[in-house]
Amino acid sequence: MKQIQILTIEDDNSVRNLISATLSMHEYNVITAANGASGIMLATSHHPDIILLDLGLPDMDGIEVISRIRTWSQVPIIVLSARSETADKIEALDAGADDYLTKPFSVEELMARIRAAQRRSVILKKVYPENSEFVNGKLRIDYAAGLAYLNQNELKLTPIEYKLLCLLAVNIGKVLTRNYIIKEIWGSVSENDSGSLRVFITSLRKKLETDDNEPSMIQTHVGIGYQMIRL
Amino acid sequence: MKQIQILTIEDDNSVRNLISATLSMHEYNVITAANGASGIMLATSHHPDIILLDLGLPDMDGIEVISRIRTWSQVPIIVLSARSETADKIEALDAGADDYLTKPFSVEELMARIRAAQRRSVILKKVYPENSEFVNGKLRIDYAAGLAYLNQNELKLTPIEYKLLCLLAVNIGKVLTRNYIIKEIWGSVSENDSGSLRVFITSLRKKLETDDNEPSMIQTHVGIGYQMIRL
DNA sequence: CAAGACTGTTAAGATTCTGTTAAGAATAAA
DNA sequence: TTTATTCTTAACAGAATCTTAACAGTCTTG
Repeated sequence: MKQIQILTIEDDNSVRNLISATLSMHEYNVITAANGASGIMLATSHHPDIILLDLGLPDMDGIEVISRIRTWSQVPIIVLSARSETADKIEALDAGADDYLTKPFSVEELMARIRAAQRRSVILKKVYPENSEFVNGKLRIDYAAGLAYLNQNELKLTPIEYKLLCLLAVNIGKVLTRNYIIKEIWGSVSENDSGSLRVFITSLRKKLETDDNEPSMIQTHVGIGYQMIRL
Repeated sequence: MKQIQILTIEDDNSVRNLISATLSMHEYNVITAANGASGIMLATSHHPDIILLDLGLPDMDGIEVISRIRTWSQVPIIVLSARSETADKIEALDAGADDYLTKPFSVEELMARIRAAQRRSVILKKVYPENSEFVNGKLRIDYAAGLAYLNQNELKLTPIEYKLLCLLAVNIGKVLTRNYIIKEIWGSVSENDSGSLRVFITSLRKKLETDDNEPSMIQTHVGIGYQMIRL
């Protein structure tokens, strides 16, 4: 499970620290900026999943920050502001903000609103699935579904077989060293565990076999490791 | 430009009329419901673009309305409530609400929040052919009513069984990991709670069993999780 | 060419995982 | 309160998976 990254743009040190601490505690990955310009830069460079924005910044108008970011990104922006006037809220929301919280706010409420924003962005990512499918010759892997197919037929793979297949597929064309594969799949660094790997390579090859005797999709590089070749 | 349709679920006549009038004036297409049950029905039949929901309904808990709708639809839900406690807000947001406004609120702010929600929903609406009914083989789920049928016969499911069935159905074809299922249903992250899940899978399978001995609709992926297969 | 190192294959045993059952705890209803 | 329903936990048998080890075949290099 990938960690959610949140960018906090806030000039008040104490508020920023409070928010950072709370977010970190909830297992979010936090990056911070103390003014608008660096906030926009961080948004550009890091592509955070959510942005928390204080409107009262020293160097530029918060509204300006929103519009700038909205020119290229749909990332959820939650505004935190000391101003409670309706007009301010409307301005921020219409500039492209997703939500508006008036200070002082309850941290728990902020957390709940972050979860709501997060939920929506997850759905959006589902709508635009980023290459969640892999195809090579007669092999197809549907990463989202967690399934692999050979000629439209579902392959019955064990967990390690599936992991191994994905690892080779993601790095198609590259030669992966034995140690790298072992570390990725077993997590361990014990050098002498290549016995199991050999067995799994065998069983994968067997399951990937097609009737016509094509050469195996998985090639051995003696003394080094294995490689999935492009067909 | 197609007109945006907004469903207002609110039992107080005067508030409802005020909102309806304002929305109509802003060229929204408005449909209204005075209680939760008819609200869910309208959501089912009309697929509105946005839902405004009062939590204080006469017939059922507003939270219940949110979760029911969320079993099949991602439509933006903006909660309007007289209760300003943080706990209430969190409950509603975590149940699936997108925004929470405390009464009395400024109509202009509501309008701005509607525009924000609308901006987000435009994308979703295109891609998600949201259906409040699910059919797979002899199984039929009526999400709006919260009922499941096997060969026209109502299945008597416990709350967790129903949730589990919906989760598998919504993700039909995908392999769901044990941890994902546990997090979705129990909310917890305690890794060791797969015992209950095993029991519920058993009882679901038993209830989904048809006389002709078809293979189970729910497949096990050893070491990973479960999958509902398309029939 | 031949020895040594590396890889592929197989099968058995160990380990882990799953399905099922039943009993007790927790919760909701009467 | 009692009663009924639902949920959790534990235990165990059986199934699936993983590891290990032995051996055969292949490649490399002196």
